Amino acid sequence: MTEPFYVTTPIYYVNDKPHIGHAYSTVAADVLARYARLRGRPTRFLTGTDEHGQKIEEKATSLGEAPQAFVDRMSPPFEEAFRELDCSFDDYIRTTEKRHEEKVQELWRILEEKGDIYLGEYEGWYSVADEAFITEHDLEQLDEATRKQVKRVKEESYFFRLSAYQEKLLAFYEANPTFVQPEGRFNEVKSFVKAGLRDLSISRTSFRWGVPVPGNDAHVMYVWLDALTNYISALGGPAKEGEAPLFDRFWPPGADVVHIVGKDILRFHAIYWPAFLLSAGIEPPGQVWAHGWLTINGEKMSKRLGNFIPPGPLVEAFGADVVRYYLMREVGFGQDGDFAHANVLARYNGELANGLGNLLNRMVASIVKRSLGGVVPEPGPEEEIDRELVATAERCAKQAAAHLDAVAPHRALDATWELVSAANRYVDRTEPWALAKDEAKKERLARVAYSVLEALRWLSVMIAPFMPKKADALRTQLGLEALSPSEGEDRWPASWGGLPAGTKTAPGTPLFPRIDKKDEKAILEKLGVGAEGVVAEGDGAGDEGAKKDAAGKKAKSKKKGDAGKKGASADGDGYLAFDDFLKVDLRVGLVKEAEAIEKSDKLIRLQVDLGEEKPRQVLAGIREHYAPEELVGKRVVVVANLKPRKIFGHESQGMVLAASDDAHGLSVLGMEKDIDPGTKVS
RNA sequence: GGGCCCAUAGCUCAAUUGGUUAGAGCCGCCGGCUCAUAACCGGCUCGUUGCUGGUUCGAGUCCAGCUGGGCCUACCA
Repeated sequence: MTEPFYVTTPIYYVNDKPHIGHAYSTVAADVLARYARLRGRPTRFLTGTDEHGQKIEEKATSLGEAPQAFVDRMSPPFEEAFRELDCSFDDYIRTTEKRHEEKVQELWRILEEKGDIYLGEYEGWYSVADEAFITEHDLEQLDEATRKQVKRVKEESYFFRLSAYQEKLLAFYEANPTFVQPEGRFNEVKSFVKAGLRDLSISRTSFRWGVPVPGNDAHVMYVWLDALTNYISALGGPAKEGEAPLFDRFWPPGADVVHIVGKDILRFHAIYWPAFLLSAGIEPPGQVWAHGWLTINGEKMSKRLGNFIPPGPLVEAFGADVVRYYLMREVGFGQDGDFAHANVLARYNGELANGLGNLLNRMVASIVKRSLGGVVPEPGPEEEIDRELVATAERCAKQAAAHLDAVAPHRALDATWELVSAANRYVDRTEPWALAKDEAKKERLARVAYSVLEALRWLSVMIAPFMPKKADALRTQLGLEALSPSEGEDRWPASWGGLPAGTKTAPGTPLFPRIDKKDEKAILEKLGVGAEGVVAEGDGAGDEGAKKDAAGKKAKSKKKGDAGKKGASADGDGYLAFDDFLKVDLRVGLVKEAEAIEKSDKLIRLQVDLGEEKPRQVLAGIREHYAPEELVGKRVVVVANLKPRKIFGHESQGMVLAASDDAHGLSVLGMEKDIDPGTKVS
């Protein structure tokens, strides 16, 4: 495959410091880039930072800094973090760079020439946090922190005629059935487009920190038009013919482009971006890959929890390669996953140290060193078992490549470790230590050792996209040069026997020294992970290590437990255990306020005093039977430990009990006496 | 409310698109080996494939309904 390959990460908004989520996207892109280079493809890998927008302007101002000074300070830590993780980006673009701003303006002019930009007026709510205009309805859904940053605005705005692209986009999707991955996300995109597209406001007058609109300095560009353009501005395009070699080479047609994005920004990449490009007469990218979210030890990353993990300390504790390996191995690409420290350690010891590291060590530092003078032997005749190992290696290498081609890094590692395991098995079966004791079996020993060394050589290439340093360290021990991919040369292992006999091996320290219990504790403490996050042993305690798992399992096992009980009840039981009943926290509630939810026929929003600090907001679908006024002052029974849930955009923190039949309609459960709010019902 | 996706062993996931007895890794238990990083290898336990029906010679896979979960979206398909 020689088609040029261009892979990008999102450009990261410099409002935050780099965390493991940023690392994840960038490492994934890096794995693809390194793999493409190994295959000899011309490869371009871009990452960078997004630096414009109102949020940046306000934050800088609040710190008494100029926006430019602020972003100049905030951007480098991202670049450093990615370098620490050995991400091999060819370019690092910042949207405040001149080369970018010029290209954005150029794109604007093209869209304008095509008649897809017009000046209009926007009136409505604007969310500073989201840098977007929002509807009345959106407003109600926002959390408190965000809502504080919402402003009523009425301003002149330029619009992009997105509405004109609905059919064109759908046709484009039809013609490019793998444009968005995973497939489920593509369906979401399609149904969003089918629902109808409104013209997109693409300029602002309310702040200054952005790329000025050509010909109208009162406006700066909408941050997404600005940001998305980075993918081509970094290639020097769009440009006149012959003027931008990178663009000509790495943008379609003729090049394969993959945008790696988080699922949160999929819409911008899968709808707005191709629409802009279609308007400009530029071919859209080949694929937008939306990956999932990482939780940390089962918990959502959030500012509130303050559990953003910066990659630095992890790299320090485990090394970049191990962090990369874990991120790519643990999480099915495209799915949500969990970064659990205990699992890092489990995979490290189980797969890296015991699996691959030990294979290398037992062969190079022991058998070859002691019995073969530390030199790759001239292999003797091949036997059936040797041929089997070759066949396995060929199959695994092929599969790993296919999985990487399909952007399934976790599966590629799966296939790779199948070879690790086969090689360990081969060593056990052929017993080179026994062969070494018998002079007559020297030739056989040579073949066995050679087979394993060659398998290790293959592995050194197969792990290289994921663990570049370890790949080279492995090769060093085999007496081989570091990998140095070059365009047009496919280095992916395909033919057996490439390791030259006579090569001097260089046994060194174990590739992945085992981390024992004591070290584990020290590492986790240093990383500030609580002891409960430690346990890697699978005696059930390990489950608690990952809290999400614990929660998930709880729900799951409960479900199963219930099913089991139902099974039992089929025998005529049918009773609820008293303990189970106690799980339901029923409380007396006093209705303080009640108001109908406008857009709903059924829902009433209640503020119910449960004897807590603040009344709870509870939604009840009883409007057909009660007017809001008649509920105020009533005592009701509330299920107080129901999981909060959003209904119609309003959070409901409980449930009001009621019963209904055809004859009487619906009746809310009340109290005959004025029991204090908050009293437990039992 | 509408839509999309999902549900397989204690955990993480497979199952060649409807085809033999539903597999692998981790964990656990037992055994073997000893070159190796308390590593490695072998074996074993655990499944009504969420539930109920249907189509079929044959269903984890297709269809309908239900339950549970995730996501998208909003009075609109």
